[in-house]
Amino acid sequence: MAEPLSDRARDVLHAIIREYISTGGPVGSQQLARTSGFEVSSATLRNVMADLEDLGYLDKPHTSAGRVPTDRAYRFYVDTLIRLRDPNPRERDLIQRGIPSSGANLEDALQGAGRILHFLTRHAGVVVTPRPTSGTFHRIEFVRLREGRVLAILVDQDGQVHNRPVALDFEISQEELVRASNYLSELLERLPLEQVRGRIEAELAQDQAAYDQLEAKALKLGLLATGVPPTEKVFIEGTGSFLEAPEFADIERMKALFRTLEEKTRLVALLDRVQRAREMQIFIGHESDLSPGGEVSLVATPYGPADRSLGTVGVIGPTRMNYQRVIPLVQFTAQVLSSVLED
Amino acid sequence: MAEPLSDRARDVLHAIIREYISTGGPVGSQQLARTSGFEVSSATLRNVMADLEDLGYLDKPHTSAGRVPTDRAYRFYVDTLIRLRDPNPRERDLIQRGIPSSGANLEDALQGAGRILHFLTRHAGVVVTPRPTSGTFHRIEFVRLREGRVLAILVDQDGQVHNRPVALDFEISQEELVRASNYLSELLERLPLEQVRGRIEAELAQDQAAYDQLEAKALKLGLLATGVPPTEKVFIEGTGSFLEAPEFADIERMKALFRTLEEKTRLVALLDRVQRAREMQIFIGHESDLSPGGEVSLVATPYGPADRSLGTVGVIGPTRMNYQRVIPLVQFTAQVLSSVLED
DNA sequence: TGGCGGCATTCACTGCAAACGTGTGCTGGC
DNA sequence: GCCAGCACACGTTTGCAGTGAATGCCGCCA
Repeated sequence: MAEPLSDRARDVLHAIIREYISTGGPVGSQQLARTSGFEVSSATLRNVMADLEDLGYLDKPHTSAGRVPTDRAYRFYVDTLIRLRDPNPRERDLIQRGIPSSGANLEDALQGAGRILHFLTRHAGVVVTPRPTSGTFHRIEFVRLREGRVLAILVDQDGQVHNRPVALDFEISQEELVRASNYLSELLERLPLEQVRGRIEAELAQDQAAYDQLEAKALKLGLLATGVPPTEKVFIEGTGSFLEAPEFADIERMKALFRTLEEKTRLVALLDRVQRAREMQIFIGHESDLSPGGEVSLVATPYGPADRSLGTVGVIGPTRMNYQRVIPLVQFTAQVLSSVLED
Repeated sequence: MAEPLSDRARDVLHAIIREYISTGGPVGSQQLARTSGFEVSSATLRNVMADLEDLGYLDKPHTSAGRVPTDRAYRFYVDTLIRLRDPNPRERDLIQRGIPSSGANLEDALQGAGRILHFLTRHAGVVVTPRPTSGTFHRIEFVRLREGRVLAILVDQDGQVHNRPVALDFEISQEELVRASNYLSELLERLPLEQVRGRIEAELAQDQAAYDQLEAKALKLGLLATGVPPTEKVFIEGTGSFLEAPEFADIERMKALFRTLEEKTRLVALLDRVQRAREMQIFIGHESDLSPGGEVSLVATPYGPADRSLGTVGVIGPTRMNYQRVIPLVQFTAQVLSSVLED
């Protein structure tokens, strides 16, 4: 299994993968001998290809159909063979313009990143918002909507904003709300969001005796405002691009893929892994488990200022995608996104 | 053209539409004679059908393929023949649960509405957020992020929240920000959002002489915060459902549809018309102009408290959809959504 | 021993023709 | 005005032969 590949075998495998990525059809020995300038005959290539098949790098749809790289081949390709091609100036420019830098809020920037990746790769661009659980508290504001109705707005250290209406069983003026907001914000500053609720409860328990009317109201408000923890959102841009891929001529596969994408849980789990890994991850075919037939790959990398990774950005496309180009595009997009978020 | 249809012709047309909606295939005279209990022979039906074809209500794909209702037939059906079928208790219940009522913010509620419509109809659910231009100002809050960086959060009367980071060329403390927020909020209260910027500019011009340091800062902040007007968002849930429809077996059509949906401009224009009409609108086939072949219809209705229509909610599906069921579902969803937004 | 030409074999794809089924239009009798 | 019957139209399916591309293996050669 773990046979080391000879140089020639490696070259042949590389050539097959390149050929397959560009044509999309199974590649045969003759075809290969013609297009990629090997100095050997097709028969020799056949021998090499047979070896590669034995080793699990190639597969053939049927006896006389040429060969197709397996997930394992892609894995090998991506890990060791690939020569990344840096985005050209035009692409860099488009990415920088595509991610609104000034005057746009976080979600707009994220969505812009997804959209530009879709535009440049012609595959689906995917972005997940920072996981609310991993953030730290920065400030909370309250806006009085009308009698007994207040809008709570929570801002975390990364500038992410969560808002949520709360119903009160006591009356409170906008002026009091401002004070409540100041009080709570001071109390909770820099606390991990996960601990916010606990902190409020503790304070509430403690103050119960020596109780200041306004403080009590503020704490109650805080509890209500943090009742339902917000969840991350996933933006997928350009799902329609799968329609272009010949591997989805089969409608059933396409349906299955759309179902998993719309349902999102599996995708979120995958993107989560990327974020925890803190570096680019590539899930090839079945590794991604996004489509039952393994026709789909995910290239994703975390974004965020310097050392903190906030969320993940990437591309979902056919396993047979141009990794050479896609990987650097995703990489660069994450960079730009990170620097935009930095300020 | 405007020939009045005989009672029988009307009944036959009605039967054909029902049959076509349920089977999806062109309906022939024999088939019709068998399934829908007409007391006449297929030959007679053929005569009637020929008349209906002359009048532009039916079409046939080719000579011997049975007949298919035209957009015009659907129009007639929806306008006069249709018997709406109120959502059953289970559906009502699902809709009410599907739209988060307490503790969810506006966008969550809207998205929930789209999702539940998708779930119940198996077509794409679509929702557009309130048009920001038509709202009125309620309050603005500022949160200091870090030196020279402030997050501006604008809340309108409908509880919609817009946030946006702004870069300052002067320093300001959180405390000053609170005062700025109070000052601006008072100044702009109940102003149509469209006039907010003008009002700030006017104030700035007027105060230039008698200038209070903080007021000037506040006004400047206000200007920066309202620099780029926010736009409405469109949520489309369940685009994958089009894959189920046999009329999209042709991949090219599907691609075209996805392109228009992803691009969104045409859809937004359409939904805008619905909102201006202030009542449910149904765009059938080519009327919707969402797919070049006219295979797609839109059923949409405005939502919002009482007399104000904020945005639009609806369903996009194949022209051959079950209007009888879809129309009341959309109607009821809009009702529930409106009442949720009311409080 | 590795490279390679040759050859039989496999298998998808294409084009074609025939058979089939469904539906139409029309005619003529009741 | 209704309708049974009939000739005709036309898309769809099926079977079949031909084509082309690829494979696997044998045996020769350096």
